[in-house]
Amino acid sequence: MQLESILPGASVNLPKTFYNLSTSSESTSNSPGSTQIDFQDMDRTDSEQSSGAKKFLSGGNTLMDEADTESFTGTKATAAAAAPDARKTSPVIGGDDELSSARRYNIDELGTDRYFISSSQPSSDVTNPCSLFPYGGQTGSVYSGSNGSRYSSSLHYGSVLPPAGFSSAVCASRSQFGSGYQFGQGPGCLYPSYPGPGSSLSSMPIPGSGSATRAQVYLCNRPLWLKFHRHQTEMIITKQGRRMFPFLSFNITGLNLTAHYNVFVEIVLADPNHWRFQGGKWVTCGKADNNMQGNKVYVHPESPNTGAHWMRQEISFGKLKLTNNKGANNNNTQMIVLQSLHKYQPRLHIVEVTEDGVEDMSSEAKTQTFTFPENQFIAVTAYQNTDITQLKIDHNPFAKGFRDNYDSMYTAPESDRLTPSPTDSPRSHQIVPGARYAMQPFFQDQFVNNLPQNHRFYGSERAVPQTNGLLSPQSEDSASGAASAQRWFVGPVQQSSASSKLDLSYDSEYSASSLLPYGIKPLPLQSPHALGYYPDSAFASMAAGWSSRSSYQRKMTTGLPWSPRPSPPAYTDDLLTSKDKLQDEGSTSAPTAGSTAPWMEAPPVLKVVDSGDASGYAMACKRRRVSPGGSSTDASPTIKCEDLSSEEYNKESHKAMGYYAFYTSP
DNA sequence: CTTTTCACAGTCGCGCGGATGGGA
DNA sequence: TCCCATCCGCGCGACTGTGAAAAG
Repeated sequence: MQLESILPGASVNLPKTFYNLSTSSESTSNSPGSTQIDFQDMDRTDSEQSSGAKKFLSGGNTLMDEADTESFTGTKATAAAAAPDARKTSPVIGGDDELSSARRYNIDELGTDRYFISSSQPSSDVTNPCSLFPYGGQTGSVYSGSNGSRYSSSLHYGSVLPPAGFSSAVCASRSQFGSGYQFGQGPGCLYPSYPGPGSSLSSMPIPGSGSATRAQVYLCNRPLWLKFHRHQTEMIITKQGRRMFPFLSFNITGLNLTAHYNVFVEIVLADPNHWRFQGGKWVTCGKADNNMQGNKVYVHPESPNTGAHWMRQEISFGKLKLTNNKGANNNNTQMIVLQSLHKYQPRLHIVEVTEDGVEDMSSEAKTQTFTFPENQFIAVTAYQNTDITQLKIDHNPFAKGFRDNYDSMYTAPESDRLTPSPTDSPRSHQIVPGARYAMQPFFQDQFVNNLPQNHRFYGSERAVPQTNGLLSPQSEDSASGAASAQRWFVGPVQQSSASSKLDLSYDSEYSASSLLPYGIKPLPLQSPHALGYYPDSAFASMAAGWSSRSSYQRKMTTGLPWSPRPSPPAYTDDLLTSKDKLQDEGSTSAPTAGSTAPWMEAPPVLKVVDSGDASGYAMACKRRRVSPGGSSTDASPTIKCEDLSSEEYNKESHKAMGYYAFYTSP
């Protein structure tokens, strides 16, 4: 199939023949020009990981420079010291014999510090809100069934690249999954993503040099992905197509500025199992259907485009839709066809092409594949785990209508809030009372609950003035010095791009607005930045709201109470990831949730539900999970935590409800 | 009993068109 | 008075999870 066929506007349906490549061929033959990079070895211990990471960082295929390496180790130490119990306290879904499940949570426990972003890197890198892609992990495994849905077989390169060569890692060793199932990568398949002298911007290819380079991919909104991943992410699939949430969003570096690339996402089976939600957890149930037909690829609408373009801003796949309708893709919308109750792994492909969109065969290493294990999800037609449902409701702006406690959540004093929603976790200060009207779009979805925590909206606390709007200078550089302020305002990629068109990146703009008191009109947001869940509208409307909706200003001045908080330190990325992890794990003091009841953390003592009452639990677990504010307790009469006092319930409900399933072992 | 489908209500952004105000 | 820009309200469509019904 010609590559043009997957370009925007063209059908991405693939001939059936491309799906029938044999597993063996697919998993063993490798294109010399292809690169597949996955995160693996996630089961390794911290020390092993650190070692592996260091090993990965050093040697012939150095991924980071020495400074980066040092920072990496330092980051790890920080993270490990801050959250020493992360592993043992993390929930586990499924039995130990469930490879994928166990691995999944190892990812959660270890992933944060592994996604190292060097604080010593140029500020541009430091500010990157995304997860630094390269690290020595293991769970990037992708089930390579007979169906193939691997890039090589499912995509269009059958006529261009050697069959199966595209998708396979360069390593020869393959781990087996079950009988006859092969992962695309094994522990030994770690492929240095960047053989150059470093991964920082300094190592960017010279424009027009034409030399093939190894790209680095940062998973943006990774904290949000991790949140979902802890509970085993579920993605709704419908006949008409359902958007992913969280959606895939990446930052890419290391591309040739002038070369043209196609960027697309492929979603492949993550394991050979059919899954079902039973007893409050996901368990395997038979073999997966490998013969599922349908499109598995979503080409970014801006493909093809130059490396400079891809590196200029985040690459968002927010409009990617998932469907179970094999006859989908008849319209203009690209949809990926999945099968319910199967586990999938999204993968990002970057393929260098000629200017007219045809793959450039002039040199090797034109194709690169990136896999983030936390992007794994189980496709469902209806949510099974209420924790996932609640996370979706609390994070997805389109589900705002289901936030029963929406009002109190945003307007009530923290002390009066009845809402220990996920966003009310220690990090929930991103949602600041009073910001509801002023910056509502910013404090939602991935903006709110992800970016702020990590980087971009870390400034959310600053963005919403603590004291009548004017940002305390202390907040800017109290922790990390003057450089920190800039780090928060300018994304690494944008900054690095000489031709950056993001003069007003949303970072900087938002920061600018954060410096303004309420009612002061900020600069209009014009960035086409793809950071937001709905980047096209959120910022524009926000700007419009600020500029024109006086009612918002009036509402803002009603003196909605909130507790002034000290401005957060300017985190470096490594610190942020640690911070994020800590907060997620509830290791930090939480002014709202209480030091003993962080939302995301729950000690095993929370085991309340009788483990033997699996069906009862399942019922409770599947019941609608109303946001625990207001009448939520009434709506959840059978939840075990109902006996808690209101306050206790508010503190405990989420974690309890969320973790009952995970601590049912005797 | 499990899984899928569908209608529904809620939120939001966008576009359209009328109202308003300033300048020529 | 006319033209233009801006503001504002309204309706529509997109999108979400819910919950009941249908299907297997």
